[in-house]
Amino acid sequence: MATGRNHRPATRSRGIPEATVARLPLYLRALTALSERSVPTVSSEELAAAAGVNSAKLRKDFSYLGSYGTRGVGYDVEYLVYQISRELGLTQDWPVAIVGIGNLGAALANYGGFASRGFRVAALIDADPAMAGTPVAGIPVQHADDLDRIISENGVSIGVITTPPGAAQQVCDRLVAAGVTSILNFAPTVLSVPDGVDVRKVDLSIELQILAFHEQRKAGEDTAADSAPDPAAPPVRATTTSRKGPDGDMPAVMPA
Amino acid sequence: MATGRNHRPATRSRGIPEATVARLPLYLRALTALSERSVPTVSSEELAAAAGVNSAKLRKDFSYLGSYGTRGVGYDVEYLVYQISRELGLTQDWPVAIVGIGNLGAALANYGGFASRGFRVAALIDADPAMAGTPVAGIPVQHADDLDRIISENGVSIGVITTPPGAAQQVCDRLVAAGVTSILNFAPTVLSVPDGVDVRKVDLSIELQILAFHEQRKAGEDTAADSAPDPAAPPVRATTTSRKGPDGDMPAVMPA
DNA sequence: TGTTGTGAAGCGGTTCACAGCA
DNA sequence: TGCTGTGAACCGCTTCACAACA
Repeated sequence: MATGRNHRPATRSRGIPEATVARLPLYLRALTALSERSVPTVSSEELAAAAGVNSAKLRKDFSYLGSYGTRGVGYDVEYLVYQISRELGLTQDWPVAIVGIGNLGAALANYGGFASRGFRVAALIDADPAMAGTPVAGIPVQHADDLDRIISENGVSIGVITTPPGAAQQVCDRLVAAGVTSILNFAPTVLSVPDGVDVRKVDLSIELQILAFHEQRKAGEDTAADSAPDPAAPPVRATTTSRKGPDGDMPAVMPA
Repeated sequence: MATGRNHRPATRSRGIPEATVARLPLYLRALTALSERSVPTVSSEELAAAAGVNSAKLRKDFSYLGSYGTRGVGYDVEYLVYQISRELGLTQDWPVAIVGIGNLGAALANYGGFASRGFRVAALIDADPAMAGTPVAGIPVQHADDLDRIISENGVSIGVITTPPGAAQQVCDRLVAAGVTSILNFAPTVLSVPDGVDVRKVDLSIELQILAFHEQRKAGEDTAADSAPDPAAPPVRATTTSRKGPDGDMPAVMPA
């Protein structure tokens, strides 16, 4: 999901569990940092600490890739960087198109970490004719009318959607029609796509709401064990029936 | 979350599974849309379709909150909007501070969906003195020196980190010291925090790498069953030992 | 009749604990 | 001796299938 996942069922891809795939980039980042410090080998314990996971999980993850460690010693950093990069498909270049060049789209276009590892911003696309030609992050914005051609000519297979929610599904459909088979969606919209197309979503609002849930619980622990009914007036249900809430419940008709 | 989660162990919070909590915002969004269209009731099937999940999962999720439906009829939209909002803690106001007002920080500050539901950008903080006072999205940027005071005065308990990776841990420490107990981290860094502090991370780079993994697999299916060794020269391992890769393996010493 | 609510089965992932090996 | 690799136990989530009931 970032985050939650609008994604294929969690079957294994060539024997590698989805959860493991999601952690490989984490390991890769930690290993890259070690590599830059010219550290030759690393133990599962050390690497796990750097990646923020526990060592048993890391070893299990690596075991799906093959036996790349040396017992009694650890893992060869450079070798592992290469193996994970290869497994993730980062030894090749991935041209990416960003559709919707508002604040967020522009921020992503300018994001440095983007290009650093296998990805390259090949095109910026927006529906506003006034933006056409204007360079953002050194890349000229092209008009959405040419979306199909732009995708084809650049061999784009990964699209990033940063449009307003109302436009997201339509943009998605056009991207898919043009040949895009992986989509990273920043719009707060549930996208429907044909089989064979992967969608991952990043949603700031959802992340905040999850944090708010836990935050509320923390606050509740300080006071009484059960939270008092909320002061805000709740809507009254259409039918007046007894309701069974776990706790902090309220009567069907709320007194003002 | 988005993606992968640097998070507390997946124990249940007041009986509500973490996976369910992560979906509640999705249901809430779909319900809000129905509410705006003045739809009075909705079945689990319909709502599930709108939220992009299956109906059995939705019913199970709702069962953790209580018995809020009516058999043979469905769920009262307004009532459910309120119950989920309350469960997520959105009936109260959450002041949020954004630290690091670069492209991304500014984009988030301008993001409309932010304020719409319970959250309010209470402060923008940056380490660059030149930015101090400059308004972004109508909110003046304040200097990081005053971070502690700003957090306290505004009662901020949720912090958003959009700094460069090198500054993220330090900013995190200062936020936590000032009383922040929930952090949304956009920096590609593993944050370490004391118990009781929640961290969620959003990482564009990780999401893209996961997509690339699957994209590579799709491409591989078209050609031969096993992927040919990558043309790029792999690093040679320090020790020359037989390696056991699942397939597409390469000899310890790669011929040019 | 139509839809919810939920035991129970199934499944994927995590953790444990130790055998295997440099 | 020390660290990896992994079977097995465990755990939480998903899915199934149907009883409960407005």
